[in-house]
Amino acid sequence: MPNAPDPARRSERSRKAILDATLALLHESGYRDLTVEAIAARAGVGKQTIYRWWSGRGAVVLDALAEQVSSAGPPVLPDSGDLEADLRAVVRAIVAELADPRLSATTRALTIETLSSETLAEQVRDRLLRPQLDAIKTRLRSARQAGHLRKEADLDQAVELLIGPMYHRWMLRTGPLTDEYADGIVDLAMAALRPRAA
Amino acid sequence: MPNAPDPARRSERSRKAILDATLALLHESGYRDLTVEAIAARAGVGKQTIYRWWSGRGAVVLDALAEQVSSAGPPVLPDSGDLEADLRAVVRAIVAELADPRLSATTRALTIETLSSETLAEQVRDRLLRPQLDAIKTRLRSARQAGHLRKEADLDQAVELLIGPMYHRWMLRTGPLTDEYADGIVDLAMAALRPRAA
Amino acid sequence: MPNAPDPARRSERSRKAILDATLALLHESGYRDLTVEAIAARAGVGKQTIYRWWSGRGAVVLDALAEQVSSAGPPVLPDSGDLEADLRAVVRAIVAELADPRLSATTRALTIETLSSETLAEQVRDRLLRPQLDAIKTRLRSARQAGHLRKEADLDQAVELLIGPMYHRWMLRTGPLTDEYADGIVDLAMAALRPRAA
Amino acid sequence: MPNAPDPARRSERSRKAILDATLALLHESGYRDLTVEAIAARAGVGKQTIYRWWSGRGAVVLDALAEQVSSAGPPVLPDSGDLEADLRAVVRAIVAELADPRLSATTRALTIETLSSETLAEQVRDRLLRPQLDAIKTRLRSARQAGHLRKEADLDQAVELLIGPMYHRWMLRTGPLTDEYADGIVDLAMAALRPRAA
DNA sequence: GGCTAATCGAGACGGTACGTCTCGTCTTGTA
DNA sequence: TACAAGACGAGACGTACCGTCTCGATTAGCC
Repeated sequence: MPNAPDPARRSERSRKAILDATLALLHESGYRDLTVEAIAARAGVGKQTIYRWWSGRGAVVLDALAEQVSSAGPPVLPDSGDLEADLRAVVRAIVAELADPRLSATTRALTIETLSSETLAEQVRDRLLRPQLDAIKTRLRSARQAGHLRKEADLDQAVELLIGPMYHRWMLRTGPLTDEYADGIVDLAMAALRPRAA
Repeated sequence: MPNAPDPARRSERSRKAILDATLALLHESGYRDLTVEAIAARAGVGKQTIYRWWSGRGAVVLDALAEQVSSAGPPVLPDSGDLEADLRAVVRAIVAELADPRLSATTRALTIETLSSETLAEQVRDRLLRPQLDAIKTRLRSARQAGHLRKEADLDQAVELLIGPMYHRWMLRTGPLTDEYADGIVDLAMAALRPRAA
Repeated sequence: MPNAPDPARRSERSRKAILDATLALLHESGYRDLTVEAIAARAGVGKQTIYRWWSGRGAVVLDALAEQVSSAGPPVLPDSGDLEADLRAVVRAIVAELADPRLSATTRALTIETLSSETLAEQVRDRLLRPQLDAIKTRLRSARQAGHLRKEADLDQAVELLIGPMYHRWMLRTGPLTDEYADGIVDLAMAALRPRAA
Repeated sequence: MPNAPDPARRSERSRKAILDATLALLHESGYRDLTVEAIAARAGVGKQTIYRWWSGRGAVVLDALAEQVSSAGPPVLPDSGDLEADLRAVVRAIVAELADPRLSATTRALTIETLSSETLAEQVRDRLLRPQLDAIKTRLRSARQAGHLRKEADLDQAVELLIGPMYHRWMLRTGPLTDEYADGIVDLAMAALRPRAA
């Protein structure tokens, strides 16, 4: 019988050490060279302690990143009243992160996990991405109420309209990831979403 | 000296067997369980024969999929004169493919490769994706000339506007992939790209 | 400080359970599969309770067997006056035990311990084997006094002459372990030990 | 299918390295600390290469020792015509080896294997011990023909009479292992085996 | 049509990491 | 504080593949 371990007795110190080691190794050597063995060694932890609480490398990475994100508190977009300016800011920020090979390495890793495991995909979506998307969605909702967006606009689709093209270009390297590009996206999205009789 | 092998003496039978085995295994067990060893065994081929002609698993998969795609000939979009209808058709087709887990397994494999190796990413982009994107781009160019699109529209960005949101939703499973969704994308894109004083 | 545990507070119930479980597992699955973990589980005891009072598996097994043996009281050989007959009886009995795979499993276990740890070897020798050897020695001493053995015979060596060949054959399976074999040993030993001018 | 490996393609260099490493580690750290992992590392060999050709640690050790023994050629006892002197020499030699903790470590390892696995026991007996025992047996046979032994003496039993007590004393450390002890054994054995009307 | 050199199938090799197992210690309530 | 329970650090286990390296046994293109 592989009896389930008792979470109440879990060592917080080990949990912390494992997630810290994971992030450290991720930054130092990238996802490709990240092994469970290396994490255990770096964390000063037995491998079994990792396998006891996680299903594998992917799950550990997810938790490590989720912890990192959630420690920053829920993301909120500024609401200056000027929707276009606010979106420009956030889209420029995301594009900048994707353009930085160092920062986007993590995103790359996560995306691979997302494509490889359905369960991890859910987790990534809900714990890492959703908060960011929701922040944008909230800003758009307020804009819609203020009449800066068509009343009938589907906010989820609107968010994807902003985010999707960016990720696509990033993944396939089909073009530069610059501020100009970011602004272009916002222009297009605004053109699509602005009330018709502007 | 590891003298380069002589392509003239390459066994076409082995090349075929390897690519076929790769596609078969990809469909049967997915990308995760696809190993060079398994390909060799399935193809009735020595491992060295694979490493002699390809740099590794990724390269083989790429070739296998490229062969599959190119055998269908270059994709062309219909040009009925009605841009919106034509786009609806193609976007619906792509959405349908992504919604089918069997068909999208291939895309999944490719996307992983794209994320894993810069050199493979280039190949994937140029040999597999570009033709599809170019087909759409060509249709959009003809529409722009016909005055159905803003004169100043950036066609690359326009293509990404159509494609990006779809892939994003597919990867993250953030929503349903239906005809209605496809139509919604086209609506938004048209709203963004249509000449202002329509 | 790893303060020594207080034997006064030791749980007799646990001690008993551990030794019983050890014997039970030894009979059921053999020495190879006998782990401290299994003993603890079977005895309904924490592993620490074992390690608190014993140095490891070997020590527990030793204690378990010693308890088993000592509960039977000190062994005594019959003294019928006919030395050869008495020896035949005891040697046949030992040979029979060694021939039975079930019974000799325990001896096997002990012998391994003996070979693995000097301290355990001492214990095994003194607590388990010595009583048996001494019983034979006592019988031989009485025979020597009765003039049935050479006066100058070294009794320890005499005991080994009886016991050693048997164990050797048992360990190496170099021949059958039968009553005839037992009798042959006694014949040889008697030939060696009988007063010359018989 | 775990197809059997092809012995014809076996690397003699690896085989040698593995057996050498095994002997070296055995002498340095003893059987207890001997792991397959350590052997592989020391031999500069992949673990799989060990598992490909041997069933586990025991089998490797056996082969290593067998190689060591067989490289010395088949053992032959001198036949000076004086049986007692010849036996004294060989028994003293064996006792000396058992008395040396360094040399007897090997014997200890083998004996443990013998006790742990029936299949290994057979191998140990036939490949390592039998040659030694047979050498003694041969000497005894020639002595019997020369009339120095009882005609009806069972040679196997005679060999065990010489060897058994020694091993017993060695295993259980029930007494000193000295030349005097060796001579005592020979005396006893001769007394048992000499023709009656000597 | 025979020669010869490279490719082929096969698979053994030195490695790395896997995920599991067991060890002996440490930790956490309970009595 | 001894106990039952079991998580922990450690590290060996035996397996799966990696990419490289021999092996004969086909091939192919040049004589």
